[in-house]
Amino acid sequence: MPRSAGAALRAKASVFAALGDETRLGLLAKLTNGEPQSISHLTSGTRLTRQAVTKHLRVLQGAGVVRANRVGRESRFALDPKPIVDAQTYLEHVSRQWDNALARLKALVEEQ
Amino acid sequence: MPRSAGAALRAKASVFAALGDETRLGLLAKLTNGEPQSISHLTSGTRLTRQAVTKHLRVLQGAGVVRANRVGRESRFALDPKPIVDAQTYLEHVSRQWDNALARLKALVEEQ
DNA sequence: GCGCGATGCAACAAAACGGTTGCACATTCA
DNA sequence: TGAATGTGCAACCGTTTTGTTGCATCGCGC
Repeated sequence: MPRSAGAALRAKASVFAALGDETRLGLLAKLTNGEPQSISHLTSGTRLTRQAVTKHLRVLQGAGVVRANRVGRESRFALDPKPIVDAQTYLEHVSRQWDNALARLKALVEEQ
Repeated sequence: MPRSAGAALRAKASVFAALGDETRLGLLAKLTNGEPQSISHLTSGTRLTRQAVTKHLRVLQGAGVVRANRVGRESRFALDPKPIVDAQTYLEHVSRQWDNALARLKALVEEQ
């Protein structure tokens, strides 16, 4: 079932917004090694409180970029590449549209 | 001269943050037709004030996604695809790293 | 059972965001 | 010149974000 255009735009925006923070980009980088990691482990190396990191992870999770899995007393976060690939595809689409538009404008000028 | 890693990360984050808003994604879409457009023109079609749109454009400009050019009494904004392509490349890099990591982990498991 | 390590939840504060309004200024054009 | 159009700047406001602290809870291992 296709989401409405507005909802799709909102989803894209939420993914970009989730990526629009240095701390969260850092967390993302840590998670690209494929291993699910606990909050405490992700907190080590930052200057932030565990709670602050938790909040950032919730943001990433809300955008679907990350998934949580409770194992024993710790909750492990792992990356979900799907929304990232979607975002990448969207940016590709934008730049391609831009190129096409420029080509059309160029042709329009030369034709006169 | 290469920027420090911190600065590079900050620049990426600012681009993603600029894209992390529905209104700004809408403005971006309007600008993909290649034509530089005035603030008033970009404002028409939205439910926002010209000032609100102006602020959004400044955010996009701050991230380098958009460039302004004053012509007569109006200032025309045009898209600059460079940071967008960079962001796309970065996302591609992230998902590729993820794939490689998964492949390594899989190989590690099967080898035992 | 106890202590420790990892979380979750709630309250709070400072700062950033997204928008609006009001006003001044520059340009265009009749 | 004067009206209308397009901007820029600044103040102000309510909401969201970012981060902290304190406390309660749950799971693990001795």
